[in-house]
Amino acid sequence: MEKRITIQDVANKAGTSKRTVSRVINNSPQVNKKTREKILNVISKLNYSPNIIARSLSSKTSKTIGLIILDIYSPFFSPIIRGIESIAESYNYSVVISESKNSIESEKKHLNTLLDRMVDGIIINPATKNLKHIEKVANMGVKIVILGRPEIYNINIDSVYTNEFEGVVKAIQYLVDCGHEKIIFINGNIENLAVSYRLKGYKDALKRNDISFNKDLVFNTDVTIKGGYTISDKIFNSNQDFTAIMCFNDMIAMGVLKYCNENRIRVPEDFSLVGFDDIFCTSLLSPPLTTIQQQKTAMGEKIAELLFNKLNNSADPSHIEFETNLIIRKSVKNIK
Amino acid sequence: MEKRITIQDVANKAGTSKRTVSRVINNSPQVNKKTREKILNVISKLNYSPNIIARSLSSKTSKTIGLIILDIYSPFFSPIIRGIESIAESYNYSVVISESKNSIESEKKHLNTLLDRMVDGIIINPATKNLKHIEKVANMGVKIVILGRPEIYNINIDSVYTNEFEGVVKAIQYLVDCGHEKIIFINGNIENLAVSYRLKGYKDALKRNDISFNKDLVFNTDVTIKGGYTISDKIFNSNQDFTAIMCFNDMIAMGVLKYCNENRIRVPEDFSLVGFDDIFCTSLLSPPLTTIQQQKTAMGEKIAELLFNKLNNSADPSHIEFETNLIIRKSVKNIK
DNA sequence: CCTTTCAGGGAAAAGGTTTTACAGATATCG
DNA sequence: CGATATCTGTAAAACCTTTTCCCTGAAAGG
Repeated sequence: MEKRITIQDVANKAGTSKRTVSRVINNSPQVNKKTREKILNVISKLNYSPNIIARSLSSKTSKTIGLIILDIYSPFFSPIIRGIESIAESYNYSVVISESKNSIESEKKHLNTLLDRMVDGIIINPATKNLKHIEKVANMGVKIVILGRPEIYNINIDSVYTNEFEGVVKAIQYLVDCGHEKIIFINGNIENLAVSYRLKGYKDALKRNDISFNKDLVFNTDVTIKGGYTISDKIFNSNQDFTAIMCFNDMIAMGVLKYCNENRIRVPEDFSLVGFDDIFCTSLLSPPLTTIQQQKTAMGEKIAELLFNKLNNSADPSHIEFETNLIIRKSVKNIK
Repeated sequence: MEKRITIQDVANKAGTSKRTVSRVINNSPQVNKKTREKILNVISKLNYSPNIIARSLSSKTSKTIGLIILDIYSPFFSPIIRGIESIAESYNYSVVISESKNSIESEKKHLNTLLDRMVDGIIINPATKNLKHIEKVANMGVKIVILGRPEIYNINIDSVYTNEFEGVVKAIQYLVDCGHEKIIFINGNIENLAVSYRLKGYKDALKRNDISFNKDLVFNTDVTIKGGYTISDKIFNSNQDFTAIMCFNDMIAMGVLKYCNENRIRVPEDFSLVGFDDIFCTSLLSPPLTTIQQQKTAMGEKIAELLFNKLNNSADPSHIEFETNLIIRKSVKNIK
């Protein structure tokens, strides 16, 4: 078991003092070129790198950010995570990822763990509309950025989110343009704002087209393939009359597709289907899924950049909205 | 900005000494019930929790494990990550995830970062066969577990891996049983052992069936959808005669499918296709993909458990092999 | 009354770095 | 040459917890 190399070892070997080594490590300007080079040389020769833990304790900055997301399994988050990791890496930060699984209790627990770890900042995709516990943490001086739309624009909390309302409007408008009027909306049964905004988009789009809202056409289920599958069973065994289904997300749509494949229901011949998110495999489904694209990687990068800006003490909180794109594939039939 | 609550604050408020509070926090036996309760009470009242950073520095254990994977974007890793996170959470450990993107340099860099963070253990999915740098770290006393098959069974390094050889054998045997003899194998162009074991499985299965190996039927590409797509272009524009394609993984197979969809090549009518991994959406592709299933979540859980066993000083290194399952769907045609 | 055991405290070191406050040294400039 | 600027070193505190060693009291047991 080898002994750790410390700043003292470097100082000894370089024939200087700890103090000067520290100056070099932290890029202090007042150290002359030769000394700096000598020390840098020794550092690379000894393969020294500062103990981040000790440094964190001393400087009160851990070079770590925390990420709390709803579901690590969902392919929706993968590009976002990647975007965040890539920016973090460029700042020499590490990312601790935790999963709240839509549970507020779990979210609170992870939040506390991250605080104990003295993370410098937190990116959180809240499990609920109520952000009191998050605000509280923000007020303790921890930098927080929210992935998703905060209900009230709190002065302390930046956010990055998709204009989900318009996203659903685009989808419904497209369906209407294709002649659909009896459109089922399968919503997610989670607690956050995405759910209400997407439902609102659905209602609003109908209204714009003078189609009356029928609450029997709205269903709720888990935002998973399984959720989509089970709710399909319910839908297709009810006597609902409909020509199209709009889903809260692609996972649900995939569950619907799965059910249809197994039960010889044809898409889009028997009904049209639209998803939301444009996760990575939607273009390869049977049929390729028409969906609303979110700018996932860009959002991940942006939210991380926002956080690092904040860490560098900059500016006012921003609330950055990303637009969606309607991706037309093969799951919608024109029935006009 | 509030001041952090320290162990001293708790001691003051409880009217005891730091020493005793520390004993309570760390579950030392020699503290009587009443005192313990009083202290616990104060702790919850002040909402105190020990500073993990300070604790790490002092105790040299950070309650953190590091995870280095090839590709955070790949749905193959999502269930593995989830398995690892769930076990880690049950041990009150955090996980730092980093992505090597198949680059050894990046892998080394992340390894060093994790060491600086004093992680207690590391789970790594190596980017290369050569594990010298990993062995070195293991010899420094950091517990390491490898996701994947280490070439040489090093006494210090535990591993969890899939029997990839037999997996490919199963796939090829199935193809042969369906009458296929001219089988293309699209391998991954990465450096780790999976590549050689899968190729070996391909060769061996052919041999068992008295089919001679033709190196022109082996292609290499990135293990991504894009990789599968571009290699397809090459394959279908060559004059190769074949009736089936076996892919290194599902991502490549999905790329092949994408190419076929766009170019009106029908699967399995025009040729049969088999993937590897059974990532989450394969059952919903067009056509549903016949593939070799890996036990991803179970592997994630097992590898984390192995690591925690090691952290608790137990036992000899283990090398745990997981078997695969052939999942028959619709992408293979019987041409007998 | 003596010994043992138990509960808890006091003081300090250890972990490795940053930072503060000075002081000393060397080089530069006028 | 004296003044100034630039560089480097010393010493120590601070970050917060764990842990070691030893001590004090009190209670219990004989």
